[in-house]
Amino acid sequence: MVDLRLLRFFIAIYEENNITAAATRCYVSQPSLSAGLKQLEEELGGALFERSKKGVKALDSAHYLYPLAVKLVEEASKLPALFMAKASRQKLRLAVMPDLSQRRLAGLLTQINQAISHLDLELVDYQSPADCRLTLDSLRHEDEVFFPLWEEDYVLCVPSEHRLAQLSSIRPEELSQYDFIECPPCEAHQQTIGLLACSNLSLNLVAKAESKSLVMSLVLAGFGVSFLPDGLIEDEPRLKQIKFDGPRMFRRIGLCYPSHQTVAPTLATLLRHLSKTTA
Amino acid sequence: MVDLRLLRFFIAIYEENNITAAATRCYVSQPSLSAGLKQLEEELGGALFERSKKGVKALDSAHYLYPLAVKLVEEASKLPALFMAKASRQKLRLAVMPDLSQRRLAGLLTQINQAISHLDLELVDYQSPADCRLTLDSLRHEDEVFFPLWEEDYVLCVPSEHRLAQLSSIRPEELSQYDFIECPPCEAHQQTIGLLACSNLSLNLVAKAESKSLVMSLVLAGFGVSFLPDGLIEDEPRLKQIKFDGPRMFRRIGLCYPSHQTVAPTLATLLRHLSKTTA
DNA sequence: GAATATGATAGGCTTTACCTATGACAGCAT
DNA sequence: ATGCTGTCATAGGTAAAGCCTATCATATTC
Repeated sequence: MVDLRLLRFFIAIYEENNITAAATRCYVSQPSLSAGLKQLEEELGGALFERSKKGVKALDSAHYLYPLAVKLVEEASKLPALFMAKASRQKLRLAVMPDLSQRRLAGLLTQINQAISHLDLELVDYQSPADCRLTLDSLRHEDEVFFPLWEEDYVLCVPSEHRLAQLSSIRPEELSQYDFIECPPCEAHQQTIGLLACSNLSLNLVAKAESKSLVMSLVLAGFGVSFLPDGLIEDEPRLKQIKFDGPRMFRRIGLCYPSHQTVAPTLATLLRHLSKTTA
Repeated sequence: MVDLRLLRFFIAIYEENNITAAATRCYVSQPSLSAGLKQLEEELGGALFERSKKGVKALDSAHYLYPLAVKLVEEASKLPALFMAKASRQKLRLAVMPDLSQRRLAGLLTQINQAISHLDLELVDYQSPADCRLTLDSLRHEDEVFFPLWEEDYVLCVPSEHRLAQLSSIRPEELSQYDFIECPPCEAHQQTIGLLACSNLSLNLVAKAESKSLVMSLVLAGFGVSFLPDGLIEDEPRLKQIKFDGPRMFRRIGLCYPSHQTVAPTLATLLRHLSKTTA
């Protein structure tokens, strides 16, 4: 394995054409450099310089080696700085709940990027430990603070070839006529069911799915209709949104972070920035 | 300055998550590796692993360092091979005379490239020492062999707006009516002058220039007309070539190389290739 | 609770890297 | 000619670096 020390010696000799001068430059004695050069030549299996009594002259092999050596040595000398730059970056680990509006999430990330330059951002699964969670207000833990960011309205989604796709709006009680897909963890669906129950009506529940994207797949597959947050279906031409002629249903999304301990400085900076820009 | 040895230790530890196992992989004892890691951590000014009794766990800093370390170590390990590949390449230094046909020169270089892959080719000035010279047969030295490659016919060049540009051909004796630019080192011009002298005619010499490209500049500038080898004026729309109704004038171009010493193996290979392809 | 596995530490040995002093030799000035 | 100077190579000695074995402290496993 090549030794960076020998390469640095080589570079000095190559540039000075003089072992004595190169030794001065390397802060070592001339015999040390002579020995180092001999060692390098033995490792590479061939002479690199022609020695004479008035200095040394680079051979072809030295001309070949020089650019390679310079490159390697420079990269090695840059390594600590690169490492420090990385290691000293501010870190933020953000847990993101699934099925958020792509567009709004991108907007938030842009703001984060502006708030803290050279940020070492890590987006992790919703369950993983993190400095901060991007989620619904209803999912805030006891010992957390909720910092609101945006709201997503639920809209009724139907396949574009569905009967309902013709209608401009729909009243709650009309929903009972249609097959409906339920999303158990979702508040809007529970609200709707409650709303209809008041009028002694019930939804015709044909399927359930854990996540919004699975619900969307079911709708697209023609199983029925369902409520979905508006951000999710922006770019889906095979779905149509119908205005819902009832109480507003929406979810509130924001950052949850622990209240019982001092907030990480990176997160504090971010929250300050978000307060300013969202105000 | 970072030490590649320590980086290799680090990489092994990072990949094994276990100092003892990494030591085995590096063919050193466990204490050597422990010491090496401590040394690296001191140089970088921070811990890299969290020690425990069931191995070590990489900290963030180690995750940052790892790709940098791998890159550097890999490049270092590749260096000797890269160097050998360069150093063992066949070398050929070719002195090229100026003002040759660009197209034909490119063709020759293509052939050279095919003849010897991984060739370390150096094109040098016509005067510089070289293994081989690309020049005219008339410029061959006493102790050289000439290997012919191609011939370039001289054509009469006139500016496209010149009176002569209308003619399809011209006889030697008609030349005396026009201003003529001379190129002293050029055989064609001497031949022409001699030819006209036989008929008691003489050229009206208005300018001289040492090189073909300077002659071309003078022609373009409207000083007069002149003979130029056909390869030189391929891509010059402001010049017109006139057929010369006299004896053929051309120059023969080829490789000159010493005859008195054994031919360099690289050159021998090249000449063998050229003999086959030009035959 | 013994066996096993891991990393840290201590002490000793070997090699390496470096230094000073000197030698050999070429170029240059006196 | 004869030193003088500048060059690289060599010899010999020293300090430090690198490595090893043995051992310790502690956690995990059976």
